[in-house]
Amino acid sequence: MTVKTRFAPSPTGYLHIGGVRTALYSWLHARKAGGKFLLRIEDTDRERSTQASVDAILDGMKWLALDYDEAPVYQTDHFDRYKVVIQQLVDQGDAYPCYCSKEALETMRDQQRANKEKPRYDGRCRDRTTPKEGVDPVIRFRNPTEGEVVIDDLIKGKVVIANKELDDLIIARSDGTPTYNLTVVVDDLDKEMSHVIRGDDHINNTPRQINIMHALGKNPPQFAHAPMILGDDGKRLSKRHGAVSVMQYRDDGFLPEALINYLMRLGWSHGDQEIFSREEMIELFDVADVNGAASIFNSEKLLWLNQHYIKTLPVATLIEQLQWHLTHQKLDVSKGPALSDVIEVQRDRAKTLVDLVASSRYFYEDFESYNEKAAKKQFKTATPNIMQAVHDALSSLTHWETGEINDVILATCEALSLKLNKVGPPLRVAVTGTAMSPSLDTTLYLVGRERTLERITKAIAFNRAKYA
RNA sequence: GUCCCCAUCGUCUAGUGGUUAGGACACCGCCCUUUCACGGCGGUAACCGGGGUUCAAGUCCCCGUGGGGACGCCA
Repeated sequence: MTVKTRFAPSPTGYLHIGGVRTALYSWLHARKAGGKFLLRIEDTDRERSTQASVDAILDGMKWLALDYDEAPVYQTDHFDRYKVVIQQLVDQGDAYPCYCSKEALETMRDQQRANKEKPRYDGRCRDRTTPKEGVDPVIRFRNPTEGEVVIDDLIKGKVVIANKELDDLIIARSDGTPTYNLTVVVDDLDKEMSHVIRGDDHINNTPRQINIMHALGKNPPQFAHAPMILGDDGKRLSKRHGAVSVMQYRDDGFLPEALINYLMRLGWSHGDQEIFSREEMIELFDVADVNGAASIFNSEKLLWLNQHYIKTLPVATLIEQLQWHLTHQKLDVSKGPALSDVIEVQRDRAKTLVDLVASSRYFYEDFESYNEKAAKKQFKTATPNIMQAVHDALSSLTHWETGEINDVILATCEALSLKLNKVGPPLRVAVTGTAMSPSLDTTLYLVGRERTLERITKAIAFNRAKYA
């Protein structure tokens, strides 16, 4: 049997971290087996589905490089097909019309709750033979009342649910449109899915879906229910609670490599290994190794992974990922040092791409003011004279390169009988506006001769004015 | 409330009957160092509780407890 998996989000909001993880697991499972991975948009709730959400899902998948093998499937394109299946179930006697009003159902559930029972449909229209005038009925699936459903879940193991715990779920609304449990079954069957990998918030739906599949004379696929991701407070991460769009991670300066690595490793492991390339992921992943327990999302570790990838990914990849940030943080890198050179010297001190851009700005732009703390600490009464000496020495340089810059700074220290720690720090503030940068020689080299000298001159003026 | 799932350091996890219970993030200390980082070395820190089974239990079973999920004409 060829392996076929799908990711089936509903377009009622952005794509968030939990969705991405099940998408990743499905993708990995298919890729490992050389099978197919499909994207299906579950847009049967026309009230809440939006095109913006569809776009957000597509964008997210693209950014994370989770590619699918066929054009995305939209369930709204399958309404005719669902109608046929619903009719078939009715004709077989496996489904029936129910005329109960929403209000009647609500009071029924309230009563059950009051009796400390599980709220569920009591089957009052099961054996009804006459329609109720003027009421458009919903269609309910006639769930078996006896026996049990066994799910051989790849992650959870054997899960047994008694049919008497299940009620007759609605498969078609009163307006005739199909509901989730019906559409999932039809599409998974029609597309011949071999494995359904989804969040375990769906595990209660699974026995119902299996029963529908059996009523249709089909064998269910293999299921794998991945546990939820929890927030820092141990509560389920949801759109309402702490979960943000994956694109927010892009905006915050995370690399897709880091996010994917983090998500795969959250609830899954391969011994002590923390870092996985895509190839390794595909090679080593086995859905059966996914942990059955929910796990808490830890952004510190994500940050660490992000830093790791900033440090180790090819510069070309970083440049590619940096484009969006350069545009959005409005940093023009066309005039100044080569971006690749800046990345090389800055990558060890950035946790995110946002940091990287922000802390590299002085290579390309002059700054209006000095970092207050840095200026206060490093600019003293003696600064103008020291800076003047440095300026004179640097301006006499014939070759603007790190070795010579370094020599000149050291020589100036000697000439002034000062230690480097009296000269270096103020010079750094003068040239970068901040207290942190790569080594001085490298920094000055990349900032460039002209800009360096200009900035030193400015710092002299600034300090003269300050101490006048 | 009912049903389902789960339970090792603060967090992510390794562990598949006999381990000084390992790794990673975070935290702390030391080293490196022209700042900030990177890096190196070291440290604090865990088997939810109670019963069984067994010569032996973090590992198997049961019961608690705790956490999560589900209980829609949402998906």
